[in-house]
Amino acid sequence: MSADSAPVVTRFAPSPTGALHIGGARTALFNWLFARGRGGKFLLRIEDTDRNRSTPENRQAILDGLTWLGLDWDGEPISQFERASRHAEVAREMLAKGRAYKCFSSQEEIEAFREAARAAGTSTMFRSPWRDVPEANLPDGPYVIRIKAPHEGATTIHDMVQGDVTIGNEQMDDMVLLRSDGTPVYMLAVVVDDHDMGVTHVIRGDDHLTNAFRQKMIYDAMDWDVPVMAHVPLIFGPDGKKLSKRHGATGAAEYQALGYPAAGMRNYLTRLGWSKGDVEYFTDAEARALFDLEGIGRSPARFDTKKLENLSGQHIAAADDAALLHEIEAFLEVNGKTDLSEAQRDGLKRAMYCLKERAKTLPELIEKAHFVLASRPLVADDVAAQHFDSVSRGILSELTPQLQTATWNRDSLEAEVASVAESRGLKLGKLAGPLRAALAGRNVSPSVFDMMLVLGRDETIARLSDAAA
RNA sequence: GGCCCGUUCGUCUAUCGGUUAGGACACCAGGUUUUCAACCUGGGAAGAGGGGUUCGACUCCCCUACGGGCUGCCA
Repeated sequence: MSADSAPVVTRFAPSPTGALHIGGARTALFNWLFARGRGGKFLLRIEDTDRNRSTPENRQAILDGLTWLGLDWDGEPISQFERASRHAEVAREMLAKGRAYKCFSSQEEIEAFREAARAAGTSTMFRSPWRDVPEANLPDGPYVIRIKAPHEGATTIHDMVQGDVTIGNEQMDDMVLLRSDGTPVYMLAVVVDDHDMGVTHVIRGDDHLTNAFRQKMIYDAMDWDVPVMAHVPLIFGPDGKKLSKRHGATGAAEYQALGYPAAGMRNYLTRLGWSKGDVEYFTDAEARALFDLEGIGRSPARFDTKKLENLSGQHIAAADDAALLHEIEAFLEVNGKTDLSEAQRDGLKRAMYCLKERAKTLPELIEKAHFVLASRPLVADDVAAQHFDSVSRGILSELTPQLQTATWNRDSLEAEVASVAESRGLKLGKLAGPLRAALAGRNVSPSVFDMMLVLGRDETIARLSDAAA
């Protein structure tokens, strides 16, 4: 951060009309990364002015989603609805400055105009007849406050992602700022809030790109500085269509429930639509240091579960054991699974070293941890049970006394097992099957030697005896 | 309809007028192996189409096609 630049302030401004969407999560992530990488602030504003669709449950779901992703915000979330009077105040101020006017056209009149225009194939943009009527000639009755948009010349937005975007001002309409019931519209609320919150960088979905022109009119009318804009393309489903329910999970929290680690999700989402050369894998600290607006792509990216899995696997492998254990417990909890016992938690801790390097997701890791989660007598699943025949039982019982006296480290164990295999003219692979089945009751597990080391001598021998019986 | 944005391997992307168009994921083949995962080696795979500008275009301009957004007293 250069010394002379003002501190960065970004914000995420979701409407609480549903859970935290994957696209929203990435928008939030970009804002968070940008602010946190520059010692700035990341603020949260809940755009809850649509009273019919906004619910406290959704608000909480969004907060929970952000929390899961590790995106911490500064201060309390701001409710846009609660700031309505401030928004109205600004509309009045614009009126006083002559940058806005009272419009007495009724909604019926306007709708009739639009219908006629549609039928005639002409522009449906409504031009209010009240724009230049002197105050003295204004009637009594309900009115809306409209902005006095420039109708000549052109307006340019300097967007960090889209570049300079210009439209002719004949496209600008005198949008409503304050409804006839005195409530503010979204376009006004956003600008006033961003200004009052001191937002320096607006990073949001590119569905707002054309709104930026309307919003700029308000900044200009109020003589406020326009923040730096960055409109980032939306995320699409694997088929290139807008991400929707039929693509499967669309909510951030659903990915937690599916067992993706938050770090993997962050890495994947950061890299989706943003790049820095060939860097693919990075820690949070690296991401904060690397992230910039220049690296954001201009075209929509498709969501690819395979790559998410790959990155998730890398982050699981690199995770701190204790942190990973917490994440596993949170995963179990959101899936309504029962808590881990003290013994299970302890087993997981001891086995973590060999579990985390072979799982791409948390459920995969848990499946491989079965040998340490389950307790005797183990019930082998169908596939594993196929390893138990008279021959393999014989081998297992032959192995037991050897293990009784073996030094309990990897090399010795390997040697013991290898010698038993050799005495029978078998390859290690032949022996590993039944051994794994006896120790884990599953076909999928860590290496048999790792399991023996984690389980310890007594438990190992007990499980082999169980299986040999 | 009008205005605006976008288009490089299957996917995410590098390239910022001169490269055999690079990397990652995925895929295929082979190897290693104790299951799963991982790992090693190799392979196929791209500039939407058409015009310009230029000594030279993936890079700049125009048109078309396709995709997306906005066009509300929704957010």
